[in-house]
Amino acid sequence: MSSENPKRTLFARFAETAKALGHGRRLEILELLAQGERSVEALAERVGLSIANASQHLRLMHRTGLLASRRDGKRILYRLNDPSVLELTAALHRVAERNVAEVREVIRGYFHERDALEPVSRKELSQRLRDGLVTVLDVRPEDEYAAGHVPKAINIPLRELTRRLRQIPKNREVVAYCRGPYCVLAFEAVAILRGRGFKVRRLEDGYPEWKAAGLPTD
Amino acid sequence: MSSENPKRTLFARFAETAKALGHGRRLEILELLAQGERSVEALAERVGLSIANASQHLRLMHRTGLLASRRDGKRILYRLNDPSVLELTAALHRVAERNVAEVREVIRGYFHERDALEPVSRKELSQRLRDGLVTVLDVRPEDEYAAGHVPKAINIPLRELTRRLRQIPKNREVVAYCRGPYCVLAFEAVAILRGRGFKVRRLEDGYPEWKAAGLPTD
DNA sequence: CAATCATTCAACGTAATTATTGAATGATAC
DNA sequence: GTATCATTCAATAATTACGTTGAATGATTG
Repeated sequence: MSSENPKRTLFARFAETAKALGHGRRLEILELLAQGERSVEALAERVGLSIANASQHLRLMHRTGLLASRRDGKRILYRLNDPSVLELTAALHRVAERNVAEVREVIRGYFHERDALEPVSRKELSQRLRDGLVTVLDVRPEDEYAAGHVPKAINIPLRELTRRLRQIPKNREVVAYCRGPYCVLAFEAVAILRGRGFKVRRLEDGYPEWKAAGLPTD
Repeated sequence: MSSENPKRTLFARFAETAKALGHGRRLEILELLAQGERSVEALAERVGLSIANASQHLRLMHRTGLLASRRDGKRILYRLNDPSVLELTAALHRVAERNVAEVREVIRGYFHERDALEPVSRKELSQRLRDGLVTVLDVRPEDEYAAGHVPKAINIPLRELTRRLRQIPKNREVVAYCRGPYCVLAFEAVAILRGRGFKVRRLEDGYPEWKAAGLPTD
């Protein structure tokens, strides 16, 4: 298969890896796997794919270097192969945000309008955490919280938020986060909680970026 | 076209940009454009595509945010849209180098065997340039040299190298470079010159990375 | 203003990608 | 050792991507 021209061979392999990123649902799977490893069935359910179809996508990303997998009992758990995969998706996001008109519009029109106040930077949050001045709220589903979260964060999945308001202190500042820059859970949590009088802001990006920055996790 | 779900819309656009990277010849075009802007015809000739086919690839990369273009006389010159595009291709290379077995093999087997000695880092070269202790040799084609090069570098395209050996001083150290980490021109130049008794090493990566690092250019 | 020329478009056949379906693995668990 | 279950494979049909050909565009140049 490998041509006599080594550069052609390399670029053909690079192209295969890039192609593996070239599908919206696969990018959603990568966002989920950035939270932690997951089974085929769990990914299929959360992304809205049939199990066979999800398995196809996963094996393709496995072949091209994006994912690794291991067996745990009867399930097979997939995970991001390497921190460099997270850097690659981040670089892709940056290019599109800067250079694709529709992306800029959606981000301005949808994500920014929902967060008039400045998001909290990772650095600021990690300082305030040390001082114990802030409540951190993780609004991802329980299993993602269980796979790792910001220290001392409390987990209230967005769907349960209105039912569990009493668990959130009203007198302290709250910082909510979820999966990453394009995850809407934290945006919606901020909107809901502000409507009920809470003092709440959103963390920039999400848990994978927190972890990738080398900050402590539980 | 944009769905009611903003995240799906975003990820669909991200996927289109990723797909634009998913073709070996397009990656070669991006490597050439990292040297500087070029016309459709020049790119087609150098990559070995028909003009119509090259135009298709270029327009696709333009649509998806990778390229920009401008008119100059009767030609249209394409260029990388943004430094973030270079970061994206670099991130792609990193993922494949770390996680794709065949890529690791080709790099070890072909690129490393040809350069037993350590390559010169950008920092080291820029220091030695200040001291005037080193001759820098640019072995890319003339037009790429003309679009920008390392300060004081002399340009001898690889094909002319054996004919123009007398232009290279024998008593000083020579550092050769070309387009980037997968460009074989500098490797071959080092091999040829060492065979003739020159004291020559290779610069890490190539001109685009030198420029992207903020180092001076002519 | 007509001719030129680089680039783009349109149409075509071929190949690759995608989602679905149902069967086949193959390791676990009883 | 057999049944179970999550995952993968194989085959299909629909869609999309690819390269070639030849015509069209459209700005420049004389």
